[in-house]
Amino acid sequence: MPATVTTATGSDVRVRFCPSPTGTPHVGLIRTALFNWAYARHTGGKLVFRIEDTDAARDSEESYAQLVEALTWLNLDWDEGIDVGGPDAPYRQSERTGIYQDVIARLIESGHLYESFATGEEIEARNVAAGRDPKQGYDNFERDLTDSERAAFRAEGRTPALRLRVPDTELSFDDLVRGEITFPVGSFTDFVVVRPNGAPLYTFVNPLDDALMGITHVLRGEDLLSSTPRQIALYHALIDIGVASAVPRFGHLPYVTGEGSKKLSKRDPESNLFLHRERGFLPEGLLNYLALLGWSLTHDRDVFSIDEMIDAFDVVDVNPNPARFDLKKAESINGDHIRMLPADQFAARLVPYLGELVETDADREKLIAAAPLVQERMQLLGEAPGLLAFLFTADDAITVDPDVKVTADARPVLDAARDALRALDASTPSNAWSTANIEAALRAALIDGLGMKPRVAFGPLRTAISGRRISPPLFESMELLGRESTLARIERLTASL
RNA sequence: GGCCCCAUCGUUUAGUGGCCUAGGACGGCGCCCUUUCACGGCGUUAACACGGGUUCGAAUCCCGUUGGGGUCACCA
Repeated sequence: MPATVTTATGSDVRVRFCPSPTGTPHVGLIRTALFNWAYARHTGGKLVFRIEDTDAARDSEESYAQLVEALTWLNLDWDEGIDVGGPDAPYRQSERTGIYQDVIARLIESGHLYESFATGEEIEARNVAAGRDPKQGYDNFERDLTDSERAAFRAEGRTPALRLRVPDTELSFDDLVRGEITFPVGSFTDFVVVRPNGAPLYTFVNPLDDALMGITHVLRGEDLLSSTPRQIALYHALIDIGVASAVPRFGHLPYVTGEGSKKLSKRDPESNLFLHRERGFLPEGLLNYLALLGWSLTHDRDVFSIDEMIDAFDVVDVNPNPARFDLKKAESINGDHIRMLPADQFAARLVPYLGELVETDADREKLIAAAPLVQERMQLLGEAPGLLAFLFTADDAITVDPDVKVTADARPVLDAARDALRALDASTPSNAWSTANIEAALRAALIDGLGMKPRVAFGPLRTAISGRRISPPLFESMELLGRESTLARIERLTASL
């Protein structure tokens, strides 16, 4: 048996990402996609993207589209599968039923599959009657039903499900992240692979398609660990009938947990990939953080590029313990990636987050000038409107935030500032409207002239031009805004006191 | 409950028998820089779950305990 395990290690590696389209993409699922992708890219192997839509009741086209959109947004590309095609098409299981029926027939003929008529209630009743734990599961009692017994069930109007005959032995495998794992005899029993209506189940099509598509490494969530012996048993049956040639290697990735230590639920907003995108995560920032959940590049650095990850990534280095999704850390990593962006790139990424604020070419030009002012003070692109809106707002539409307190005491400051700035009328080269000149004029008038502390002197001015307590650097902002706007805003605030 | 997995600072991770009086990062706290907020810099806080072994030597290997998690579907 052990001799049939794959030996692929280099460019012959074939991994797959095979989600089922049942809801919006989850960060744990994406982490799984990332690790599979990184492993394929590291080894020079292939990544197959397949969709497991065998549950008509839960699958949706919308989820399918979201899955594709998610991978596309994150730049996780695949070599075979959805949209790109490949030698094992089709890649949606809902389109592969003919293939399955053929294998099912051969498995029945070879005796690996048998008909099972029992209902869940009956199985539980048998366990109770035999003094076993009701939850023990199926006891394989229909393995050797005679033709007449089967006929009798049919006569009752029953149609059978199909079960796989699993070996009565212990079964072990060498998990890529956890090492040797052994399941004792009796810890897994004959399981249903085909519903009475003929529709195959995940437990069947997942390993079957892996076999058909030549998958060598199965990297998936820890929740599937306990179903691995059954899958290996199926593999043995497939090898027996010539459909598969080797059992893949398995690597069970740790859970991504939320608060407490429970698996991050789909209900938890933090699990929603698109919510992170809306808040302004960069693909590279989110991917970097997700990589850190169970893996690390090196001992002294957390921020790295995707290429660095590809160079270094190996599943055997993945840490087996569950990892908590820590939004604070994720945002910090994202902030680092924002700062690493070239200025023009950064400005371009900002545009979708500014919505109606930036529409004209003039707006875009102003944004390119303003972007460097905020690049190092953001962790999420979604913070951009709050920081930059004042630059794209009419002078008479600036409103003062409720958390800002400006009183009549500020009048002398505003008056002095207005006079000092008015003097910058470009009449000589030395009093042009520039950041340096604005700062010099204001310092002379307020700090030296009025003897004020910078902190109290510039506060009201910040409020005047932006309406906020926090803003990009003041003098730079004034330069961008221009002389007329700046003066108009100062006068407008003064008048409102 | 059966079976399986897991166990280093609050979080994440480094560590694969001596380099560990346990390193980094995030968070927290303090200071510096400073036109706000940030960025940056400096410092600080804080962990090998417990008990037995093995060994000259254990965070690292083994066993047990405890604790956490998962799984036991005609879902995926």
